[in-house]
Amino acid sequence: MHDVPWLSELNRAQRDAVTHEEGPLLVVAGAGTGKTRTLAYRVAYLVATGVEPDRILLLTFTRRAAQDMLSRAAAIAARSGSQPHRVWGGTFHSVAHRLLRIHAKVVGLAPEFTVLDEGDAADLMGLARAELGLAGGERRFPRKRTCLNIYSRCVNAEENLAEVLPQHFPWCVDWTEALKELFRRYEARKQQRHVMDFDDLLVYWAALANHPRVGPKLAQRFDHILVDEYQDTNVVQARILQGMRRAMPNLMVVGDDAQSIYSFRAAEIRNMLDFPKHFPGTTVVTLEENYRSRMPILETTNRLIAQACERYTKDLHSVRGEGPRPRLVTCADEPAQDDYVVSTVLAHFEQGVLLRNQAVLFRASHLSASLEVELKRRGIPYQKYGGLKFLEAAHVKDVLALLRIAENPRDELAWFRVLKLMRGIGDATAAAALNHVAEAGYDARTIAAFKGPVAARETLQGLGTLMHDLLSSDDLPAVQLSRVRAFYEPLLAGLYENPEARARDLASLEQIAVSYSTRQHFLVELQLDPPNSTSDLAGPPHLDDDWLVLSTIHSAKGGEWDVVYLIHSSDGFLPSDMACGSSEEIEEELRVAYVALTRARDHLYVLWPLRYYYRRLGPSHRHGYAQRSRFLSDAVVETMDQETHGIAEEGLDWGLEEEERMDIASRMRSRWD
DNA sequence: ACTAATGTCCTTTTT
DNA sequence: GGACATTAGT
Repeated sequence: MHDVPWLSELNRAQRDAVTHEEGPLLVVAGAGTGKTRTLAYRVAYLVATGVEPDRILLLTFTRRAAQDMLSRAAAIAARSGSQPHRVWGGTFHSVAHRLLRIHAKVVGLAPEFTVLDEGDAADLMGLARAELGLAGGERRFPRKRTCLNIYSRCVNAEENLAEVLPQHFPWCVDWTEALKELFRRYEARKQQRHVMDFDDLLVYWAALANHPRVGPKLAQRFDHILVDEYQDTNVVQARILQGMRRAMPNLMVVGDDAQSIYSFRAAEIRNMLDFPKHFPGTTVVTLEENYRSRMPILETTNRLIAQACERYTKDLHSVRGEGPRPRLVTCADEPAQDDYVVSTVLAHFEQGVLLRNQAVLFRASHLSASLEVELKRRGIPYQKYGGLKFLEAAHVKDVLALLRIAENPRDELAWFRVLKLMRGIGDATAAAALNHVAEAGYDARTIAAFKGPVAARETLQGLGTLMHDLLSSDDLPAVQLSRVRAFYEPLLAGLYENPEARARDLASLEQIAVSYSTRQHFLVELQLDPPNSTSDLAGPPHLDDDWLVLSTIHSAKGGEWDVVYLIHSSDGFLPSDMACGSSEEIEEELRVAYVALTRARDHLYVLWPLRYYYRRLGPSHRHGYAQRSRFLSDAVVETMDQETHGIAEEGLDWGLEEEERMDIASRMRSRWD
């Protein structure tokens, strides 16, 4: 072990992981046990012991996680005089992209390929679907999003369509042959048009890494590979690592099987459990001391996760000691829940807890809608993470499509989107226009000469001029974007409801563009690492700004807050009734709940509204009663303080009756499962 | 033949 | 509010 002074800041197990010398290392890190810290120190340690920073590869789940870890590593390493800048860090997808730009030729890619985000990929699927005439018929063909999900599951899990359909999409089994045809066409289309979807990035990297001649060279590029959130990687990612590590055994993966919540995206927990088999000679280090939550919170979360059938990590113990017990709050209805959250947030704020050290978590993005209205009404600033679809807003996609045409004029999706903005141009005319450009050797400028409908002539001219301007200079992306805006913003009023607000979005998009030096970079980064909160749009926030955090549980992974509120903890939302098809799915929902509760440091509030109002149902059924989440079993609730909010005495009895009814319901379910 | 407008059903989590 | 199918309108 090298003598580095700051090693004493770690506990025994963390130090073992950080100073591990050679060979594969699996770190099983429970929630709050200093996983990020361990990775950051590991990077710093490697650099301090003489490893070249650019020969270290750090793979994380989000780009933000990589940046956080690397800046922490930099701060640590600076104390012993080294600088770990130039470490390769990022998501599997962004690193794949970086490598594929370099090695495009080997895997038969056109160097100017563009990347499709999920929406684009679905649109391309829709295009192929329409071409094959799969729309009509007595039974409805699966929608384009479903088709893409099926495709993606096959690719990421490396399973055949014939296995995937019955298991995950049983209602689509009748379409097996048509789907095969569709996927063939989808893939051909991508190749013709020089575009890649997210899955391709991984698949091509895996191919590159396992190529007999190029693979070993690529592997030698890195002395050390470190992977965070290993429980949420899929089999393609595991194959990438195997290819990248054949003769080079230095690989460290960190994960927690109790926090595996991405199997819907084909994440494979076996990756982690079988790691020692895949990489012989693995050293296993387990981190069990929790530095985040106070003891009563851990008592609750330990009992919660104890309900899991499959479990490998042990109970966590807190080094932070006693504190208040978590509170289970039964609210009369959603407004009561909002009211409780807002007043409790303010009460903690009065006692000195900043808003940004408090977070409201929920299972699905739309579940915060009513709370958001209430926060706006009471003038409380907030940032919402997850579920935000800035890049999916129509006007943003329009503008990016214009840039993408300039980047890759074969990108038919971009063309279609732009052309159909114009009056009098629909599918047929757009196809004709695209054909016109194709015949001119894909010179985007020739669109000006296309004889479209009279109503669109002028705009087509303008588009031609715009393309001329974009292609004949090498302006910075921000300048190009301002040209695009000059062309596009006049069209806004005729296209959408609130043109002013949309124009403001585009102005902030231009702000984002300022930090990029090439158009390609800007486009790709935006797709692979989209801004995931509204704050990312307005640039770095002021130091004195403070806001409440709202987040989906999935986006909250890795985060921690002094005070955490989990709202809508009722059956149907947590577990989501969309995910109650199999016992595996329900078990994953339990882990989702576990991730939510383990985010809390000092105070934890679990809330659920007793009564929901439904707008859709007729006048006779304007509301329905919810049941407490099945995960909040008696054993779990024993560890919490219970209270009610906005419920009259007779309402309390209702709550008890509902609990009894829940038991009957689950007994019924067990007959079918 | 093609585009634009209307109607109906569904709505998880994300690189 | 979006996806998709159907119908009305040019």
